[in-house]
Amino acid sequence: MHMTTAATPSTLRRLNRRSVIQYLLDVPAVSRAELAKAIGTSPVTAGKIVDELTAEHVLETVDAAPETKSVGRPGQLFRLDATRPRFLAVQLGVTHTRAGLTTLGFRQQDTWDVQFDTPQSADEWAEKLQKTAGKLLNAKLWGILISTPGIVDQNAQRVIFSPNLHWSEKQDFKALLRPLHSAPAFLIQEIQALALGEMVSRPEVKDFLLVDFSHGLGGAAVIGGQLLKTVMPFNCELGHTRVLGNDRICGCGAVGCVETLVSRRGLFQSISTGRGQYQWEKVVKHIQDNGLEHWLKTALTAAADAIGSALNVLGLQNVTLTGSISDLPTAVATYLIKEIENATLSGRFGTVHVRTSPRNRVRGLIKAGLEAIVLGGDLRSR
Amino acid sequence: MHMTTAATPSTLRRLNRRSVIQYLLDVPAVSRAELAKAIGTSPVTAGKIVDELTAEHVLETVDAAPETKSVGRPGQLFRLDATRPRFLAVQLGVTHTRAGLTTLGFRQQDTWDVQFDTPQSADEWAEKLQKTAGKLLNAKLWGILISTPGIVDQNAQRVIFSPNLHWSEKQDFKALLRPLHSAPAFLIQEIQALALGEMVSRPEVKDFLLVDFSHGLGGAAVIGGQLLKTVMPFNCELGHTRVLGNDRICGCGAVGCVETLVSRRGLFQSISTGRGQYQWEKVVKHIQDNGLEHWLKTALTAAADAIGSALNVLGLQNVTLTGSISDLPTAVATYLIKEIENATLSGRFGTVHVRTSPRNRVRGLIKAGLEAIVLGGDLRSR
DNA sequence: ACTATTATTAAATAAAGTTTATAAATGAGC
DNA sequence: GCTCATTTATAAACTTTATTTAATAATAGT
Repeated sequence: MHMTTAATPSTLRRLNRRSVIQYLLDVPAVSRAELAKAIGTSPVTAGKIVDELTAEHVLETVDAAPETKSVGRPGQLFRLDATRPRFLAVQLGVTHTRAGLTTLGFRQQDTWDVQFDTPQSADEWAEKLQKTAGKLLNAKLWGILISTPGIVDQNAQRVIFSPNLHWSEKQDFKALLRPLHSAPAFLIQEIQALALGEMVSRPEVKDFLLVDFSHGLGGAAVIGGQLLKTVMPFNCELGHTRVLGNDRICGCGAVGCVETLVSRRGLFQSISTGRGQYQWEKVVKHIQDNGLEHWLKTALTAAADAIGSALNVLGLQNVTLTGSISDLPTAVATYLIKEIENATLSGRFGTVHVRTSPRNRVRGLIKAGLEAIVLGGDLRSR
Repeated sequence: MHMTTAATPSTLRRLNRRSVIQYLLDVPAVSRAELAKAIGTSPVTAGKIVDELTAEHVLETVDAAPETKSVGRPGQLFRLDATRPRFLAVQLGVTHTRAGLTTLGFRQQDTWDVQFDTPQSADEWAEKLQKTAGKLLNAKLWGILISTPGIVDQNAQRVIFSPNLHWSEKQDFKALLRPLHSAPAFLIQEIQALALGEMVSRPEVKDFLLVDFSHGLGGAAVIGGQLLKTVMPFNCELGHTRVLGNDRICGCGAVGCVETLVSRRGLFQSISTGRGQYQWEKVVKHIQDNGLEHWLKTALTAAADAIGSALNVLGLQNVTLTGSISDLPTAVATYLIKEIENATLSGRFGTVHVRTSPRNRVRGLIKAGLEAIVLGGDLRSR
């Protein structure tokens, strides 16, 4: 009956603890009794798990009274701890890196404490991160969560391939960041983090494809409330679908990838008749001024085909678009959405819903971090 | 300590029982001790589960001695019961229907006891099935497993859409077959059954896309040893990818689907300059005589593109081709395989493996049946 | 016949769940 | 303000299932 420091709970308990945490990722706060119904255990068990997780500071009590005006004893509400910083969330971006402390219960839009230009080598990067974010770290942190672009092998915790950030390939980030903090570092593929973020910010939608426009064109699928995890180090590779008649050379080494048309630099290349340094603002300005020119329509249609074929294969009807497409005039997204609807056959048996949405990278990282660190390991008999 | 008739085991026990059954779907026979290592429980627990399942006649002992020549007491081997017929496996095909009794431990190639032409209505079908297979049924059966083409909603146990077998749409097969037998009927989408069959006959391959050529072009993906189950009533829709320049009308209502080129009837249409009744044998003969004509190459390339894009999206590198492609000269499959390898980008990070394989429909149905009936329900806390 | 090895069974123990009963907190009705 | 119904929380007893440990059984090789 004494406080065990770190006794691994049995499989069944782990399963139930996971249910609790996942439920609380979706819902702001919950009472023991409500939780019991939600996860399908007896109130006693639910109560015990809540007590355990509260003792571990994974949950915390909510002072505010429950909002529902009903008879009976009101339940004590609990939520994921939103007081103690537990993770350092890091966005390793192609052009810049951001980092910020975050709690388990964070429910806002992305915020970052520090930012710097991403340097050209791993050591410089670690050093800059140390210099800027080092003072944020404290002994209570549970992990450093790194969102990275490219093709990531989540099992091996390695970046396999990253055309825009070659130095990250094969890096051992855990070792690289060990000097910063004793807490373990975790790599999470950027688009997958965004998909997880979309999951927690729209828990009612259990099946969707997230498509992010940025330096590439990435996708990640959520099916039945589960992120689709392929064993090969790809997710839903959308960016490298070949487009007929496109002879641009892609960072991946191939020719004609759709990514070379709709990525930020791809769009810039399309508008820049003269020379001129890459500037995303110029792209935005040009499209604002010139509207949907033919080249842009072609690029969007190609992207829509890639997305539509992914929808067909995965049997999905919901698409969330994030990233740089939101910077462009709404006519661009509107055109793309129409083209996606045309490109899929799902529409025959229902409606394809496409929407744009802000990125929820931090919340996605937290969800991944909770999975990896708090719940940990696979669930076998114990 | 007395024999409970049908007490539902707890979640943990269900989990472990499932591990045992799934292990024995992969492996012909196993001893208690070996099983304990395989499923990760103590030998005691593994032994108890084996005893339980044997008492329920899910497992049976194997008389033959273990083949391994090692010192020490050899273990008693167990396998899935291959003595008592437990399922009536039914293949509801577009042109004909087949049915046969099968045990849980069946490990051979597909065999069927009865066969008849699929009639034009549900009632006639049930009647014919009763007439031909009725005498096979006995009280000990656990279920009737029906493999159906088209788009199947496995949760609702309904065929949503079946262009070649319209009468099956919306049918309540459970009710339709109630007069035949008290055991429950289960619908399993045909391609998914084949994918499950491929899983059990090649347990070492945990990730692949199964593509079946028949009256349509269907796909089903297995990722990490799990059949990909989409919530929308599609699986990997390959057949209805639109092909530029193809103006054939598809059974699905759209124009230009790749299925209209590579389905049996599609191929027939391509060779039949004159009129003439559809006959698959004529297609085979024509291609044997004329080899890879231009129209055929075009059709195969279109199919390869659809398959390749599915591989990209799903991050798969293994493809198994089944069905009518095996009837054609090997040059056809060879050409298709080469085209698939060209169409995917997975090849960049490894090799794409494509192979043809005979269908394992019955074993796939058994695997699905075991999941649905013996293991049953979802695994929540109990 | 003896030994080493592996397999199985039995008993004791621990973990985690459920059911049942009771206590606590609140709104509603009087 | 008091009582009652309703809901939530917790305590106690019991059940299921797994584990550990020890004892026993079976076999191959010496």
